[in-house]
Order: sequence, then structure tokens, then C-alpha cells
Amino acid sequence: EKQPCMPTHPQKPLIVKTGVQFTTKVRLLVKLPEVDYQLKVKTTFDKDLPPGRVSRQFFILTNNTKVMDIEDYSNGCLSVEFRHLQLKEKKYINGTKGNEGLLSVTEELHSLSFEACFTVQGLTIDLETCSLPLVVISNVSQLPGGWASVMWYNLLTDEPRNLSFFGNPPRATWSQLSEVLSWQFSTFSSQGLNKEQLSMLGEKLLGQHASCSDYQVSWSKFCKENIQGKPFSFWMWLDSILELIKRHLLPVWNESYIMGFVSKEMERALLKDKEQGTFLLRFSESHLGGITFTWVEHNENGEMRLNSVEPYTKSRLSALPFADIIRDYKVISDGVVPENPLKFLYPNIPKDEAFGRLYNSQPSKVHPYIPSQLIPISELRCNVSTSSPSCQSPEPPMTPGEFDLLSEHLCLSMDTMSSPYSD
Amino acid sequence: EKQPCMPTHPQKPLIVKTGVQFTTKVRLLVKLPEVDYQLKVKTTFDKDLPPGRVSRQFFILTNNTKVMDIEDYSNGCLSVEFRHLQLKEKKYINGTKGNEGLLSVTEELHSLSFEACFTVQGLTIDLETCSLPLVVISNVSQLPGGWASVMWYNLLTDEPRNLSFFGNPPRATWSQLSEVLSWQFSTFSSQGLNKEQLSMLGEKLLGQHASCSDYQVSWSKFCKENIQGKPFSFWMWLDSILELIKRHLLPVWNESYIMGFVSKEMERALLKDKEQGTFLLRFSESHLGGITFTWVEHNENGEMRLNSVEPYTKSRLSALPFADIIRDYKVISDGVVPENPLKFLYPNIPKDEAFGRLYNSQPSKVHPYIPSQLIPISELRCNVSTSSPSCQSPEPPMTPGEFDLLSEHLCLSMDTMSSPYSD
DNA sequence: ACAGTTTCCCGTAAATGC
DNA sequence: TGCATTTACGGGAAACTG
Repeated sequence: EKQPCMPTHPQKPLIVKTGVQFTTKVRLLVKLPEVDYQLKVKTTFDKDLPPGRVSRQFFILTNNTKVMDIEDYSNGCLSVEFRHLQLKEKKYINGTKGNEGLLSVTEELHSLSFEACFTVQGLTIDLETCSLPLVVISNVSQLPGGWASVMWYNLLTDEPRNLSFFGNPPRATWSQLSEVLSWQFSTFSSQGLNKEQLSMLGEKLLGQHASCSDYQVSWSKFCKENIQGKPFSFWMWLDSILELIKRHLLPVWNESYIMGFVSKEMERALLKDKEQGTFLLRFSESHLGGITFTWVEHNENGEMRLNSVEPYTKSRLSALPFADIIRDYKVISDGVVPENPLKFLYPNIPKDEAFGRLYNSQPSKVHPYIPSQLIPISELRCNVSTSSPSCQSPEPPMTPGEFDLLSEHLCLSMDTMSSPYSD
Repeated sequence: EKQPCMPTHPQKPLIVKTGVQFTTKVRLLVKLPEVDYQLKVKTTFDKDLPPGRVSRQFFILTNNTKVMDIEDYSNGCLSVEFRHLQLKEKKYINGTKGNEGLLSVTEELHSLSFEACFTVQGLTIDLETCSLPLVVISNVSQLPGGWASVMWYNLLTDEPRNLSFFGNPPRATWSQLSEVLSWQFSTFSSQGLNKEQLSMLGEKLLGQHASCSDYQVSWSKFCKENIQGKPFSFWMWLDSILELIKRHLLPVWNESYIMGFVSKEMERALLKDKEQGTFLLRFSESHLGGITFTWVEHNENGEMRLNSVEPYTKSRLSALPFADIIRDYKVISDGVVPENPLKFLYPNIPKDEAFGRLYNSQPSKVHPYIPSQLIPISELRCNVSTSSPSCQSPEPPMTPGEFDLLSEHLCLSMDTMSSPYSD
């Protein structure tokens, strides 16, 4: 009888941080006979949840009742928007916590309930509805984990309120998962991931199996287990790249100049026969949130060598925008005059033609001073050997197609509430 | 009968930020006949303040009563330490605010009162004391202004609780003020300001009058009026430099390598006859929180020229430590091989001898990658003319001496309370 | 419209809990 | 003890408010 409505902030819905305001809206879908009746809605956090189901309990710190009102726009529906709601944890409810140790906090699902009661012609009617499952976090550092849960839930179930979903989470097919991953990029930029990028991700997550699009990925593999030999999981790695793009690489990413997801083997294959100075941009696989460029060099003997610069992370990118790094990058080799080794963006776009519009830092003109800028420089004292390919990588397939369906599904799930996580 | 005691956090006392915890301690100086009596102390914010005296009213959000206890260390005194106190503003007390417009929030003085009551041999005794005046702020951006008030008050009055002090604040002699300014540096570093540095500050604040050490400085001139032609006051400028030193320049400052406060005229006089490549470090007078170096250059005709680099501010210094900037700085002139023009720290210390120990960034060794670092570079396309001296500056005097007295005075005033403003 | 002031909340660091 | 989680609060920016 009641239904969620449009969000105000479309970023990272269904995640609530304690102590931070959020907004939610409820709409009555049936028209009431008497419109001037004051219909109060009360919202409750984790109503009727058997204790022990969740390890943490929260309550709404702020006003939780409000009168429904006729919606301004639209067809005279009654609706109510709760703003400035805020959650706080109940401490020491009865000695100990339930459910301990089994799930991490970002796997623990909660819900918001809405109740209203009205009387018409002597008949008392109770209305009740509730939100899709919510994740409650206490620090933005938990946002990536929380968002992984929201994605997994909404990708893999249509149940409106299966709060024990992560007690035994289903697997996702690579076909399903790759669409959601691509969607993570398309929500803030002009495009998602292409076939080649997704195939690198599939291979990274699944190895050889990625060639089979209905191979299944477990929740644990996606988000909980660390990548072999690395101190972070697949999703934590990918999310660090999403954040890097949003904050520091958006113009370059939007122009599709960042190949980004390329294995070292593929990189070698692509650059093998290219002209000296051809380079491509890819994300670091060894460190969180890093981007590097790899360029072709030919030495005196005519042998080709690939060089990759130490990845740039947010701290350096906030001192110097990435396009300017590409413009200004220089290598000093044994005291020789420095030279920028980057000439052509793969396959063969002259650097300035590609990045010219994106250069930004111009020397400031503070009169009595000599303008100064930071320049990224590599100094080679002796020869540095670069990576050599060690394992083979097959070409994996990709099955896109259900994008609209998925996107709509996730949009609906966003309707219930919005929280202010600006990308 | 009661007295404040030692602080736990010695930084920026007497300033309380709303919503941020602070600590205060009270000690009973007389020994009570019956020691096992439970003596409760209650602390109240702005007790008995006639409304209208202040434009904002606050209250203590947290527990404000606590039982006195025998002090662990010391002579068996009763004392009590209030921790986790937190202040919140009362909103809309009765329609409008008092006192509006006259004073800025950082000039509005408040106080904490402590009360206890006990009965001995049928005699009821009320004890009461209060803190030195406090400044309440709502954002750290108000900290410099608040600290200016605390300094001015404690420098110029011995009254324990003159809350209308800034209604008509007294002037300070330059002799008094210069000691407090020097003390601002010595609290976090190995030394205060020397005679020459103080004389530049005095001249900046007072012009020619600085030669007379009992010339008086008004509160307004110190902290409220902007410096001629600049969008900030003298204190805001000086505080921005204090913060820059604390965060980014401490090792270099502690070695006394930063002359810092030098007028352009003095700078020219000092460097006039120096060897090519001699340089000194000074703070920007035109921008908040900036440091620059000025070096001697001789052109083909043997004419001397002084060059100053565009000042480095916190954003660039957090990308690259200052010592490394000095080590790596290069000028590229019309495509010629870049050269570091900095050779000798004034008067004649070879650069690496002075700064060698302070260099820190070493190329990282992430194997497959080529290490890269940011290098500060000035590119000269055509000749850039540097500043030319335009006005004369006399040599001002300095009267140090009461440092211990002053320092003790300010220490006492810090005793009442501490708030967590780290450096 | 605007300046002074407060609120909001991310992101890092420290504290806490288990 | 070590890891997971929460708390603390500086700092930039937006929102508020006369």
C-alpha cells in the first residue's frame, strides 16, 4: 500500500553512517476517502527484529514521526519525507552482543520500518512497510565493504527483506557480476567498462574460468578473501580505483584514454611492435589506488624494452593533475639532458593531441616571484630492468546485455533512502 | 580556597570548541578536618552572567558534577578532574541575542564556575571559584582569533575575570608584545625570535615607531585591522607562519636556517656583496603561510640580481618536504641544461653541509617500476625582472628580558583547563 | 547580497573492544 | 596480543542567519 519514492542524493543509497543525517520518503499508493485526515507515519529502526539476529542495535536519535502530506507534483498522493534522521548505536543492551563473530559489520543487514494507522467508517486500518536491507557503518572507511554488500544483495535476490542473506550468500555468475562492475563506472562517468577491460578483471578474479561466462564467483572471493599474494580483496582493489578516477582522473577517464585494466602480458603484446615513445595508462595491481604509464623504448641495439613508472596515488595526484604529469614527465639518465619518453598514446595518438585540452597548471604570475612548478622526474643512475612476462593469459569472453534491467533494479532499490555519500 | 592545577594538554588552553571534549581540574587548597566526607563539585558555564553580557550562551552537555578525591601524587589534597566535558550553544534563548555586533565571537569572554558545599560541625560552608576568561569557538578556523584574545588578555591584565575586557581593550607596548610573539615560537621549537627577526616584525606592525620599545600597539592594529594593502591582519599573517613551521618546517627552523622575517630592503643589503648562489629563506609577506628563497645571481655583465621563487605553501610542502625542495630546485632557462641556483645558505654555508641531514625523500624501490619523484622547477622563457627596493628601513631596537616572568604568568593561566588543540 | 558564524561530514589517527 | 570497529576531531566546504 505504501511505496518508496525518488531519491534526493543518488550516491551510495542503503548505507547509513551513525551520526550522519539521512533522508527517506514514503508514499501512500491508495487514495484515502477522507483527505483532510491527519495521517501520522512513524519510522522505526529494526522493528520486530529478534534480538540475536544482529550483533549491533541502533535507534533513531531524531524525530521519527511525521504527518503525511499531499505531494506537490504528481497525482495528489499522500507522502512524507523524513529528513535529518540520524542513527545511534545502543550500547550494552543486555550484557553481551548477539550473533558475534560470524559476520562483519558490513554484512549485517538492517531495515527501516514505517507504520501508520487510520480509522475510516469505524474501521481501523494499520499500514506498514519497510525498506530494503540497509548496512550501518560508523566510519567512511567501511563504505567500500558496505557498498559491496548492497550490490551483492540487490544483484542476487529479489526478496525485499532477507536480513540473513549474508549468513549463506549465493554466488554470482561472472556475467551478472561483470555488468554490475561496469555499472559502477558508468554511474559517474561517460561510460562503463569495455570487453577487454572486463576480461582482464574476470581473469584476475577467476583465472582461466573467466572464459566461461556462467562460472560462479563467491561472495568471499569477491570481497572477503585477499587476492593471492596481496593484502587486499578484489573489490577493495577495484573500489580504490573507482575512487581514484572519481577524484583525480575523471577528465582523462571520460575521454577513454585510460586503458586501465590490462594484464602485463597483454600490455607487452599490445606494445610489442609499437614505435618508441608509445605508451598506455593502466592501474596498479600491486598497490591500492595507483595509476602508471608504460612506454616503449628501444636501446642502441634496437631491442625493445617496456618501462613503467612508479604508480601515482592520490597524494601525488593532488599535488599535480595526471594530465600535467604526462605532459611534464621526464627521465634523466646519467646526467644526460632530461627527456619526456611519452610520445604517442596507444595505439598512435600524438600525446598533445590527446591530452592538450586536459593540461591545466599554468605558471602563476605573482609578480616579484619566479614561478615554480613540480615536475615528475625519474632519475636513472644505472640500467633498470623492467618486468618480464611470466605466465600466459587467454582471451576471456564477455556477456553484456541485461544492463537496463539491472540498472532499473538497482535504481528501485535506491528509492527508499538516501545518504549523503558524495562520490 | 580552591585552585587550578596542572594541565594535561598544554596546547591552546582557555579555548573551547563546541562539541569537542575538554578537561579541567580543581584542587582544594585547605585540608578538611573530615577526609571521608563526600565532597561534590559542580561546574557551571557562565554562571551568574547577566544576560546581554554575551551574545551567545552555552551549557555543559555532559555530566557536570563529580566527587573530589585525594590526589595520588602530592600532599593529600582533595582534587577533582572533569574529563570529557563538552559545550553546546543554547539556541533562541529569548528571541534575540544580546550584545550583538559589538564584539566578534573570539572577543567574547566566558568562564567556568566550580561550586562545592559542605557541612562541618553544623556549619555550612560554600566554596566557589572560577576559571580565567575563556573563548568559545565553533570551528578550528576561529582558533587563531581566539588565541590572539587569550594572549592579549593574559599579557595585559591580572584581573582574574574581567569578561568585558575587549569592550575597551588596553594597548600593549611593543616591548611586551614582542616577548609574547617570540614565546609563540619557543613553545614548540628550540628557540624564539632573535633581535633582527623581531625588529622586522615591529617595523611591519608599527612602522618607524618600532624604534621606540614602549610605543603602544592597539588590539585592533594587532588583530582586527588588515595590514595596509593586504586582506589579512598582522596576527593572522604571523599565525599562518607559525602553523607552517609547526607542520612543515620544524627541522629546518630548529637549525635556525630560516631567517624568515627579513624585509626586502634588508634582504638586498645582506645579499648585496655575496657570492653567486648565496641564498636565504624568508616568509612571504604577500600571502598567508608561504616561504620562499632568494638567491644571488650575476649576469654576463657582472651585475648582481636577486631572484625569489614563488612561495611554497602547505599544499606543495605536503607533496615535497622543504629540505628536498632546496636540494632539488632547478631553473631551466631557454632550454639550457637545468641547474640548481642554490649554493650557499647565507652567509656562506655550503647547501649540503647545512641541509644534508634534513634531506629525506629517497627513491622508492618498488621493483618492476621506475622510481619517480616530484621536482620543483622554474622555467624561464624570457628574462624575469626581480623586485627592486623602494623604501628605506631603519634598524629597530629590541628589549627582551621579562621572559621568565611572562612565561610563568601565561603558564598559570593555562592551568585551569586544557583542550585538545594539538600544536 | 553578504560576511561572520555555525554546521556538516570526510578522512586520518587514536582509542577501544573483543 | 592483534584485528575489527568505533570514536575523535582537524579541516574544507556548505549552510545558515541575521
